[in-house]
Amino acid sequence: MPELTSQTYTRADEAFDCLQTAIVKGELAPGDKIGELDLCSRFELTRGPLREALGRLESRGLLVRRPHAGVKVVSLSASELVELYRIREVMEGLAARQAAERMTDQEIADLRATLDAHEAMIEEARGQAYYQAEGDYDFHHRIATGSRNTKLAQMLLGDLYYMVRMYRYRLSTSAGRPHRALGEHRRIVEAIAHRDGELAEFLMKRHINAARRNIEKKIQQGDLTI
Amino acid sequence: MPELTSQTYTRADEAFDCLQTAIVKGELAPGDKIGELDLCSRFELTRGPLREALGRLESRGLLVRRPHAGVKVVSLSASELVELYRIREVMEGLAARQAAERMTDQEIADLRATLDAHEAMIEEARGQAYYQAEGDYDFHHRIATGSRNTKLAQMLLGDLYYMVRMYRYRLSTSAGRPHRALGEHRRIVEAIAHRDGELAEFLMKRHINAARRNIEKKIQQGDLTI
DNA sequence: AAACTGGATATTGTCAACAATCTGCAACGT
DNA sequence: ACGTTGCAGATTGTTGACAATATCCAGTTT
Repeated sequence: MPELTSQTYTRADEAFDCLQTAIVKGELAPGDKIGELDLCSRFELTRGPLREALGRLESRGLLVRRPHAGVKVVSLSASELVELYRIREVMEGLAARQAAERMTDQEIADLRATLDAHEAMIEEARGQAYYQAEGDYDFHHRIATGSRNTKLAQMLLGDLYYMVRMYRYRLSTSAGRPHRALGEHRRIVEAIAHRDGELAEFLMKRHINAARRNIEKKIQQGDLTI
Repeated sequence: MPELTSQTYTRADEAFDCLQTAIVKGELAPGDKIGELDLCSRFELTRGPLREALGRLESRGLLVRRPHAGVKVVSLSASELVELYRIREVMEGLAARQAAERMTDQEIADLRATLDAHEAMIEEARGQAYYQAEGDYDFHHRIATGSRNTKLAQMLLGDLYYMVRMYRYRLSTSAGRPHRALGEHRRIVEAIAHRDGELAEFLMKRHINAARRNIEKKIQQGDLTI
C-alpha cells in the first residue's frame, strides 16, 4: 500500500503556513518590507522552499514582490477593505444557500452548538473581542465548508478569510455588535435548518452588509488607521 | 531614476505564464501527470524558477501536487464545473453592478465596440466556436476590470476565468446560443450605460445562469466527456 | 545648497549538484 | 495462482554557490 497517511509536510508547506499565520496574526504587519534571508533565519529554512512559499503567498494576494527589490506584506486601503466585504456578501450568500440545501443534520446540530458556545463566550468574556472574532470566523468557516462547493470553500477559506482576519484584530467591535451579530447568526442557522436556501442567502447577505456598514462608519469616524 | 519601466520578467514569471496558457489551451490536458524535467526541457528553463511557478499554479488550483509523487493538471468533475458557474453568477453579478456605477463613458463606448466586433465575427465565421468563446471572454474581462474592485477582478481574471477557459474549448456551443448570448450581452451593456447597477446585476446573473443550464443539459445528454 | 551621477554593497534571481522519497518490477512465500 | 516484500531506478525535495540587479551613499556639479 502506498502509505495512505502520506501527510508528508515539505519545507515549502511549512514555510507557507508559518508565513501565512505570521501575517494574519500581525507579526508581519501590512506594508513591512521583508528580506528573504531574514525569513530564512527566522523560520529555520533555506531560500529554495521559502521562495516557493513566497510565490504561493503572492498568488493569493497576501504579499507583493518587485523583482530584485524585495517582498512586502500587502497593505489594503480602507476602500479595498470595504470592497472585500462586498465580495464576501455575494459569495457567502451563495455559500449559505448551498449549505441550506446540502448540510447534513449532524452538521447543522454542530453549527447550533457552535453558536451556543459562542453565546457563552460573549456573556463571560465581556469585551474579549478576540474570542468574538474567532467565534465569528468559526461560524463562517463551517458554512463555507457545508456548501459542498469545493472551489467556493477554497476561495473563501484560502483567500478572503485570511485577508479579512489580517485586519480584524484592528477593528474594535462596537458596543452591542457581538450580541446583535449572534442573533443574526441564529436566524441564518434556523433558515438552514428549515432548508430554506433563499432565506439563508438573504439573511447572510444582510448580515455581512451590516458588518460592512459598521466598518464604513468607523472609517468615517477616523477610528480606523489603515 | 530607478528604471520605471521595470517590466523585469523573471524566469519564474515566464514559467508561470507558459504553463498557464499551456493548460488553458489544452496542450496539457486535465489529469495529465507532468514531470518537472519534462517541463524544463520544454520551456527552456531550470527547476528553481519552475518550482516557484508550480507553487503559484497549485495555489490557484490549476494543478495538484503530491510530495515526491509528481504534479498533475487538475481535473474538474462535471458537478465541479457546474459549481464554478454558480460562483461566477454571484461574483460577476456584483462586477456588473459595480461596473455600472464606476465605468467611464469611454469604457462603456469601448464595450459597445467590442460587442459590434463580436457580432460581426458571429455573422462571418459561422460556427467558429473559438472566436465566439474569445469574444465572450473579452466581454466578461472588461466588466470585471470596470468594476474597479481590485480583489474581485483579481479573483475573476486570475482564478475563475482560467478554469472556465480550460474546459470551454470542449463545450461545443449549441446552435443558436452565440446569437442569444450576444443579445444578453447587449442588454447588460445598456443597463450599465443607464447606470442601473441593480438591473445590470440581475441581467448578468440571468446570463450566466442560462450558460450554466446549457452546460447541465449537455452533461445530461452525455455530450460532455469530463 | 540642491540636484545629479557614479560606484560599492547588499539583496534577489538563477543554477547545478546532493539527499530523500515514491513507483514499478521481480522474486519470494503462502 | 495470488498477494506480499524487497530492491533498483527515477523523480522530487533541498541545499549552497554564482550571477544579475536595485538601493544607498558619497562625490561632484550647477
